[in-house]
Amino acid sequence: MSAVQNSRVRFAPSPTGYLHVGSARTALFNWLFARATGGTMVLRIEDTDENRNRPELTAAIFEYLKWLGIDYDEGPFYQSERRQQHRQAIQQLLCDGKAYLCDANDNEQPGTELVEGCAVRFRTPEGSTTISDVIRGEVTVEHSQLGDFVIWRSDGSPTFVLANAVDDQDMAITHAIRGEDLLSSAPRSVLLMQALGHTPPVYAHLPLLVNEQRKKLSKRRDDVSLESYRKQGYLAKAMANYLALLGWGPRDEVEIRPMAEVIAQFQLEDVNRSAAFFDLAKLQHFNGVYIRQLDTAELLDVLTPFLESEEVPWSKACYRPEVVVAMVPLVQEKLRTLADIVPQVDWLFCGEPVVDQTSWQKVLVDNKISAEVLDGVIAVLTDCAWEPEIVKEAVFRIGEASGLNRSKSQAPVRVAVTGRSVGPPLFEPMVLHLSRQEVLRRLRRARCCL
RNA sequence: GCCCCGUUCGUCUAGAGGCCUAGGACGCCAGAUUCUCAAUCUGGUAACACGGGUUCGAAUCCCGUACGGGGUGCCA
Repeated sequence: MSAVQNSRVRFAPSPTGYLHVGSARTALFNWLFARATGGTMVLRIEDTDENRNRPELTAAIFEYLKWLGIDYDEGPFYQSERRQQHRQAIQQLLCDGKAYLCDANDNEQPGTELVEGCAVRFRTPEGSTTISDVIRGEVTVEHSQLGDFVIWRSDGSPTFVLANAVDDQDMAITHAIRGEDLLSSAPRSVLLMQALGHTPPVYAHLPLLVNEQRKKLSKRRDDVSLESYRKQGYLAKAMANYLALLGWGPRDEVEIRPMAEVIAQFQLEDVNRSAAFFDLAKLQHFNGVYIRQLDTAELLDVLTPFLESEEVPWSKACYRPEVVVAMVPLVQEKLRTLADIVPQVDWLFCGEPVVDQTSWQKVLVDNKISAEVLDGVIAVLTDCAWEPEIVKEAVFRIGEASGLNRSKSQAPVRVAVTGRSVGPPLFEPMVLHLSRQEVLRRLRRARCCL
């Protein structure tokens, strides 16, 4: 059990219009810590930058925190609405001589009042500051490295360090859990808080999330938006579970588990120090496991947006939801993302199947025996009973006559009817959801091309 | 350049001086199963960056080197 009581943590994103996976991981770790320690989670939007102060830039952040299941106890607070408090802090620092005015040429100006057009710099004292980080231990920085940093811009707005420090104090934040990219600025925060007569929070700098080049994930290079992953068909639970394992691992080594168990296992001091690669292959595996855990109704529910999307290859008039209901149990175990459902069922709804050229070439065109198989199948299916078992055995018998095993026998039929060499079990859906005429039409069409 | 942080299988991690001939997971490879592909099951591959210390004993502690990353804005 953690000894920490009454912790107060915050997730303080900048409004960017989307939730970045790295930010989401930071939010998650704050939330895990709060929930594990019975603490309070605060949400604060850091919109000090004027042009970030727009509702449409924050909407996605709220939406995707909710999607992941990260709730908060206080907020959202907006940094832009706290200008008064920031101004007061600056005023106090100026009066105490701990900060000074700077003109446009960066020359120090006398005075203890904010002057329009003048920035304010913190008067960094001699010495060094050591921050105590739960994850990294003690980190010491010489003040000579810090310089007299700007805390108030000449346009009358606070800088990030100032606003962040003042807000953390006012909101009584006890633990600042954030990305390692902020480690360098931590001493400035500590200096500011001390100058304002406050005690800094305990810090915990999380290892960065990196791409295959081992660089910090960035919007420009990498797929970082949570929205993008949702659209690709990842489940929130799989994503949250996966994110929890980046920079942390439970002591019992059980990786895939309900969030309640993650909370029970989570210890901030167990977080490791090295950067973590965001591995899509492992996320896909997690997603597949979570998809298989759903019951049919739940799966159908999350699949629906993908089947009713605009990008689907069939026309809406041909779509038959009842067929999907029948198909879902057959394909559930194959899905790694929700979007995978589309190529499993499209052949049942498209007038002409979506043809995978490689499969068509390899299985039908390049394989001389396919024509023979198709001829035989067409002949038999014309008047056999239209029942899955009968059709299946008929196809296998024809293949056998040509010296083919079951695997080889079904291949030409599958490609002719579905357009692909991979897909759901073939015979049951084909017989139950397509008419005899349609199947024969597709078989003849394929035969004609050979 | 300067400052800071980091370094265990390809990847995510376990490891808190003897339990480590280093464990798990993903990936990959092989086999089983199978109407395809998956899924499933079985087995396998594969790592303590390097060099010095400390210690009876080091993946674990200390120092150095190398490499990687982050920060060095009136961005957050």
